[in-house]
Amino acid sequence: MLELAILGFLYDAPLHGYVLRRHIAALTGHVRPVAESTLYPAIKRLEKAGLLVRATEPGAVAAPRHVLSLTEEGRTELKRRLAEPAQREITDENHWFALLAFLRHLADPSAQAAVLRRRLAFLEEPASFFYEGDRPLRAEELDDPFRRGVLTIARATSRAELAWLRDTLASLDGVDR
Amino acid sequence: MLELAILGFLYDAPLHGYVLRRHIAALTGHVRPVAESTLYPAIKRLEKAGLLVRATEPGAVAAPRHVLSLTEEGRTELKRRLAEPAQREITDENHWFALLAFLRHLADPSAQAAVLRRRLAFLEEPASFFYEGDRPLRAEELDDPFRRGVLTIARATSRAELAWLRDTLASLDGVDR
DNA sequence: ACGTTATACCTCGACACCGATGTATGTTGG
DNA sequence: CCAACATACATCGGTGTCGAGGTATAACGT
Repeated sequence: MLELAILGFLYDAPLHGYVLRRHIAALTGHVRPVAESTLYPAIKRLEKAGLLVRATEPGAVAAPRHVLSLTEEGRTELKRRLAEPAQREITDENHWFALLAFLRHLADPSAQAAVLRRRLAFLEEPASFFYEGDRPLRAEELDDPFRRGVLTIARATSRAELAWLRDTLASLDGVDR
Repeated sequence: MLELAILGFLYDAPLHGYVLRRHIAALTGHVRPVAESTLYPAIKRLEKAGLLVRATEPGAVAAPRHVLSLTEEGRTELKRRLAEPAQREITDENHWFALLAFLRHLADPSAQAAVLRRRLAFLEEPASFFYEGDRPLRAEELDDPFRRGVLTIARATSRAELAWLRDTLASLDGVDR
């Protein structure tokens, strides 16, 4: 997820680590803050893998900056990760939102639609958080107000997302023809 | 999050690891599966910390079972974790849902309400995923349909959750008087 | 007789992540 | 004049998580 965000932001323009960090904080920081000690090793990993290169520049304000830019492999890898996300990226809302934030970089509308359809399939299979044996329980069947809240909120999210997915898929399919 | 779920399920009744695993899979597995190699060490950690004890029973079907039950410290610790969640548990929906699933174990309505109010405060502060400088962008201002989706879905979730929070807080406060 | 599946638990190595801490520079406020 | 803060990057130890693999028993189908 972090690596995806790094690749995603650098796809638009070269950035140095400090600015990158602020971008990532804006994207996911209110939900799941990213520590510096996570970001810098992640940058090194991607650099070592040949997905990005760094150019040292004298710091505009303070210490020298390492301006990061994607290599051709980095651009390819981002598109690969967007086009073929692991199941976790589809099911976990945090990961999914990060993926959506950069899905436009996957230029092909039918490839974008294929990814959305995977999420659609996930949302359409009947699942709950609470079960009676194998039967998923509905909000109305729960006494616990907190568990009822979980289902109420999840249902509202699911409805909004299904509507958006169907809308967006329709307009993406329209582009093809 | 995993430890909370273990403590939460065991609070109701002693369980052995295999059943516990199925409970956890039902609760969060469709979003974020938990590997066995994560669960068993977690159980050991909690055992070592004196929060649970195990009793070996001949297996009903196959190999012998380790039936786990909470100690008094375990019960206290669960309540502590429910009453004083880290900020991450409040902001990350996955963690928050797991907490809500067991919040009923925190018997005191005003303690429950205090936790809900922390979530309320988080949801009420203006935050977005996308910014222009410091200004949070609204869905309508985005060209990117995928980023617009993120905001649309987040807004629907937020609305549903705010409504539920206010309802539930009202009825919890009613209990007090 | 044998392979498969389900039950039931466990270890190990690899690795991502975090908090604490460190280094260095330039700007701002008292 | 100096502390505080923002910029800018980095390391380190501890720990949680995962995938792969292992052990053992019992039921079921063929």
